[in-house]
Order: sequence, then C-alpha cells, then structure tokens
Amino acid sequence: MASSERRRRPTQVDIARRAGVSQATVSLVISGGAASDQIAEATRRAVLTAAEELGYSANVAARSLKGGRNHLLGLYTFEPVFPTDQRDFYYPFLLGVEEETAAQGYDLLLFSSVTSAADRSIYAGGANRLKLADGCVLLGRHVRREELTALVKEDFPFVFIGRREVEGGEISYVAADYVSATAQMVARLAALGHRRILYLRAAQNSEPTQDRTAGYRRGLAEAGLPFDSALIRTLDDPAEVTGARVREWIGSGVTALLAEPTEDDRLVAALAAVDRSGLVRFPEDCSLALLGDPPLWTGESRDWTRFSLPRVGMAREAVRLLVELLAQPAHTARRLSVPCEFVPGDSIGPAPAGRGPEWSA
Amino acid sequence: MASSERRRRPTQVDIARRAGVSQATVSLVISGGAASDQIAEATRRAVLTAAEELGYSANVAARSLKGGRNHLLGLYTFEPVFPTDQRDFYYPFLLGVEEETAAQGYDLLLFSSVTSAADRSIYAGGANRLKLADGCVLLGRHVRREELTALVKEDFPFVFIGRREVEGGEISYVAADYVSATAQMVARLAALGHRRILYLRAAQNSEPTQDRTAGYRRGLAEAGLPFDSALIRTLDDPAEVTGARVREWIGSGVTALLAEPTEDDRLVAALAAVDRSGLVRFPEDCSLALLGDPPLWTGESRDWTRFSLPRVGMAREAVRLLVELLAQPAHTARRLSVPCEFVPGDSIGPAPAGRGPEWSA
DNA sequence: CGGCCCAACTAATACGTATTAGAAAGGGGG
DNA sequence: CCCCCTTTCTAATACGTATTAGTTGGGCCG
Repeated sequence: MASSERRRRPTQVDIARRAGVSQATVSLVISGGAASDQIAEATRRAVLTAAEELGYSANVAARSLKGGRNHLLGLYTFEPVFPTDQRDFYYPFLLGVEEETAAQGYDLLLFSSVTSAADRSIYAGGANRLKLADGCVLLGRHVRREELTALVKEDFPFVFIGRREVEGGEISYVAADYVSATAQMVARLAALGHRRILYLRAAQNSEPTQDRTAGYRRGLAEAGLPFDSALIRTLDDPAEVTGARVREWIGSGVTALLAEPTEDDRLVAALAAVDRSGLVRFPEDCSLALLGDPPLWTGESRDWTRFSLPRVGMAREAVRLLVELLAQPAHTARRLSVPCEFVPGDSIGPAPAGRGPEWSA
Repeated sequence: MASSERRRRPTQVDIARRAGVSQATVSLVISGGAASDQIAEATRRAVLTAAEELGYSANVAARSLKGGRNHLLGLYTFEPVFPTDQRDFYYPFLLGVEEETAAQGYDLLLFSSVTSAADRSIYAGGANRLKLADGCVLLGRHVRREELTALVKEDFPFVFIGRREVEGGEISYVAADYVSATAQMVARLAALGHRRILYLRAAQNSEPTQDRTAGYRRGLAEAGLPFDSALIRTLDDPAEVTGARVREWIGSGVTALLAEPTEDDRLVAALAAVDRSGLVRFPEDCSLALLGDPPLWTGESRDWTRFSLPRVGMAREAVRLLVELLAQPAHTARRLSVPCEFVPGDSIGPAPAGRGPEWSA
C-alpha cells in the first residue's frame, strides 16, 4: 500500500529474473516434489530466497489450468443450507464435509451464487462453476435431474449425499440404509402386536421415499403381514393430518403410524399438534414412529420413536469417497450405504387389545 | 461414462471447428456482453447451437487466469468456525457472509486446510491460497500479525470482521463500536449510583479489549468519576473469579462489575457459577454487566445485562465492503463501525446504599 | 471506376504454470 | 584427445480464454 499504483503480483518469471535462473527452474523448485532433486542445492536456495523476498505465492488458476489439481472440493446444495430454519437439519452435513475436507488437505468451495430459488442451478451463466473445484459433494432433496445427467455425461467427479439415480449413468453416493431401517421399524411394531400399520408417505417420489416404501413392504413380508395399498397414504398437504383424521384411521383398524418427515417439517409439526390436542394419545391410542430425523429438532418437542441418520459421518464418508474418485484414472461410480441408528423414544407401545365403541368409524 | 476412456471437456476450439468459425468468434459470442453485437445473428446462433450440442461449459480457471477475477470470495478464520462448541458464536458471521456473498453473485471459498491448530496459516505450503479468491473476509481473535502485514504488503484485498491494526499499513474492517457501547454501559451504572466499577479485562491485549478499556475510561470521565487503575483487573485464569473473590471486591467498595467475555466463555461460566452459588446475588449485592455476547448462548443461562453485536449484519457489511474494494482501482482501506445493541437483562440495579458489617474486607 | 468506410470476422497474443526434450558444462575412462 | 555419461539447467510448448489489432469483402459515394 506504499504507493497507490496498481502492483502486479510477483510471478515465477519475476523470481527467475531476480535469482538469475529460468522460469522453468523456479517452477521445479517451487512445486518441489519429484523432479526437484535434480536442482543444485545452491540454486534451490537462491530461488526460495527470491521467492520469499518477493512474497511470491502461486497463481492457483494458472496451476489448475495447466491440468493439475487445485485442491478444492466443492459443496453444492439444491436447497439453501444456511437459512436458520433449516439450520439444524443441514448443519451436521456441512460440519462433516468441512471437517473431512480439511482433514484431506483440501479447501472447501461453497456454491452459493444465485440463492434465489429459481436460478439456483449448476449450469447458471453458461459456465459450470462446479468445475472450478476438483470434485464436488452434492446435497439436497429437490434435485434437477437434467443437471445430474449432464454432470455424469461430462464425467465430472462428484458424490451425492443420499441415494440418487439417473438414467444413462451411475452416480456415486453415500446413502442411509432407509430400506433396512424402515423394515426393522415395521418388525418392531409387528412384534408389539400391530397388524395394520399406516405409512404416511412424502408426496415427491424421490429415492429416499422409494427406499422407505421398499422397506415398508419388506418389513411386512418378513413379519408375515399382508400388504394393503390403502395403508400407504401420500399426503399432498400435511395439514390434512388432524386429530379427527387420525381418529378416523384408528377407527378403521389402524394401530400404528409410520411417518416420513419432510424437509419442511410440516408433517411432524402436524403430528405434534395432534399429540398436544389430546384427541389421540401416542402410544396409548396409537403407536407412532418417524422414518428419519425431524428437520427442526427444537428439543422441546416430544421424544418420538424414530431412526436417525449419522449425518456427520455420512458427510465425511462422502468426502472420502470423492477423494478416492479423484485418485482413480477412470471414474467408476462408488456407492456406500450406512446404517441408521434406532432411537427408542416413547411413542410406540403394544397394540391395543380391543377398541371401545368410541373408535368405530 | 459410456466409454471408460478419459474424455476431454469440450473447449471453444471444439465449438469453433464445429460451427466453422474461429475461437475468437466463439469467445465473443459466449462471453456475450458488449463486443458481441458485432456478430451476425446467424453466426451467433450457429455458435450457440454447437455449444449446446457439445455440452460446453467454460473453464473457470482459464477465464480467471486471463481476466484476473473469478468471482470467488474467501472466508478465512483464525480459529476453527465449525467445531460445535463454538458454533453458536461464529455461526451468525458465517451466515451473514454466506448470504451476502450469494447476494452479490459470488461463490464462497472456505479456507479450511490444515485445521490442525499449529499449521493453521494463510501462508501454508509457500502458496498464499487466499489469492485463489478475488478477495477475502477474515475473522478471529488469535490473529497472526505477520500474516496480516504480509497480506497488506501484497495489496491483497481483504476485510476483517473486527478492528485490527497492523504496522505499516491500513486494514479495512467492519468493527463493533465497543468504545461507545462500553462508555454507555458505564454511564448507565453511574446513573444508578455506582461509583466504584470493576472492569474484568481479557488477558490478551487485542483491539477489542483496547476499545473496551478506552470506553471504560471515557464512560468514567463523562460521568465525572475518577479513574482508578486498581479497578481494571486482568485475569490470567478466569477460574480465579470465585464467590469469595467477588465478596472481597465488594468489601473493598466495588458495587458493579463489567466483564469482558472471552471466546472460550470461561469468565462468563465462572460468573454464572458465582451466581448459582448464592454467595453473591446479582444485582442485589452487586451489579454485573457483560461487555459483549457470551460465546456459548445456551439459553438456560441467566439473562445478563449486556450489549450485543449485530453479527449477521456485520458480516454482510464486511462482504459489501469487500466488493466495493474490488471495484476500486487502488485499494484504499475502508472502515465501518456499527453500534452494539443494549440488552437490558436483569443483572444490574441501583447501587446499595450502605453495606452491613458482613461485607467488610 | 477508384477510393473509402462499414460490418463481420480472424490472427495473434497474453495470462502464469508445469512439463518435456534437449543443451551446456564437467568429469572420467579408454 | 575423443566419446559418453551425469548433473544441472533452459527453451519451448501446452493449457483455455479474452482481447486487440487487423483483414476481408462488399456497398456506397463521388
């Protein structure tokens, strides 16, 4: 800041001039490593001294242009991660990605441009910004498939947190084993004597929902219970779930509910409202288990029976997988499935033996 | 992924070949803007079509190498931001930086490499990684001055969140007005009749501490109270603050405490312990005000009288300042001071009229 | 018909680094 | 004294884009 004139950053050429060597020599010394032992010790020191004096630092863009890696991992989310109301849900993922990225010696690039929901796109502006990073971790429920397909087609290395499938390519991912977790939940309920278990399903037919559905059916099959498609309810509007409605279901013979939390938390909120209304007591009148973590874990809400994603661990695994991908010459998809943790909670219990007349439909 | 052979990303040259034009023309069409209206409409369409068909996306490294800017803002913290125990303190800064970065159309680069405390340095590996970004927001209490000096010397654009000074250069920053906030706090206590106000000062003599000290003295002066250097206590170990100790102080005539929270929260924890012990009642026996936010705001702790930093706002301002810096041809330092918000709380009250014999020292 | 200007394009170059082929110097063996 | 090898360095080039100066061809004016 001594003079106001625009100062150019020192380059290897400047160092070369000062040390009386060629730019190539500087490059060999600086980027060190393998080929640098063919440099005389005196020269090497001269170069390093000059670099020091000039305050040299490598131009990462140039380095990366040349084809080398630039030691950046990207994190791209299909939903905004930071807004406070979703903070508690996404934070562990963020935390895990950050930790493991650092542990692997990379820096983390958060793609945040154009948070305005509509424009939130990988391919905004004609430039695929993701490619500034060596590879990318992707996250989020509302995936735009075309973009994923394009990424796969371009052979860009990325790992999704959560199972995602796309036509015409294999996607690497770290996914929670919703199938087993859901099946086990059904098994637990069956062991408690439940026969008619209603599954409240998310509206969007994303992979996590498909997996839970598969787990539901598998659980029923393994418990020897019949499958009744009327017992899968897709909710367009979670507000439909009211005390009266739940009582109707109970009247029709349902003794347990499985609820799939959505990222907007409205279903869980509706169920909590039913709980507080006193119209239905969980688990005395009806058992209730959540197929995942409620996004907003306020701490004041009930301790629902549920299973829980190891989110920090998943995120760390995703980064590890990504780094492995980068080391491979050809990108073959890698997949990892991690088990969910069962949280006992207090909202399931034995199936009621018989119903009084007040429950008749 | 159709074939396992490594596929090269399409470049402007590929497009040019396909569209039967030159690379320069492609560049003009793609990067659009001003000079692109000298291109015939037919040509432009041909180029765009070819780009589309090839799935072109610009190489950001090359673009940035050429133009100098790559639309990245960096965030560098001198302490780890993510670890959960400091999460609540730093999160608002992170949030603000992220929001405003996105709003300004930049992406955010988190410098996380080498979180291992010792190696956590801007100049790790001989290359100043910060410079991958166009500019940088810095954050944290445990600053390494040499690094700041070097950054200034290199004329790298950055903004510190918090006032930081360094010899041989002007640093841009967004700072909370600790001076006024502290002075006002003293004024408040003086108005309540307090005459001997003990200031518990942080051990490290960083700028925030200097500002509070200045505010303390200014507040005393404006209230017409004498300055007594014995009333400034530097605590090497916050554990020294015990109920007995506070009673000693009270015995020596002190009627109010000003405490400067440290980022490890130990002082506030010690005071909370004193409060819980019942040995001293705040504010009946002694008034107590915090000169800032306790880092760990658990919600269960007392509602201390204090002032509070507009952290999200400060972070956003820092990003705005940074973007302004980038627009300037020559970097002149820019500074911004934002007021703190007074939080009444319940830990200050009128000075006790007289003391019983149990308080004598 | 010659000169000139304009529209539409292209050739050439710079950006900073990594890498490779090869040059220059020095030494040792025949 | 020549040849070859080793050590140590350099020249040249590629990476993909943006930009500037310049080229081409055609139309218009005098």
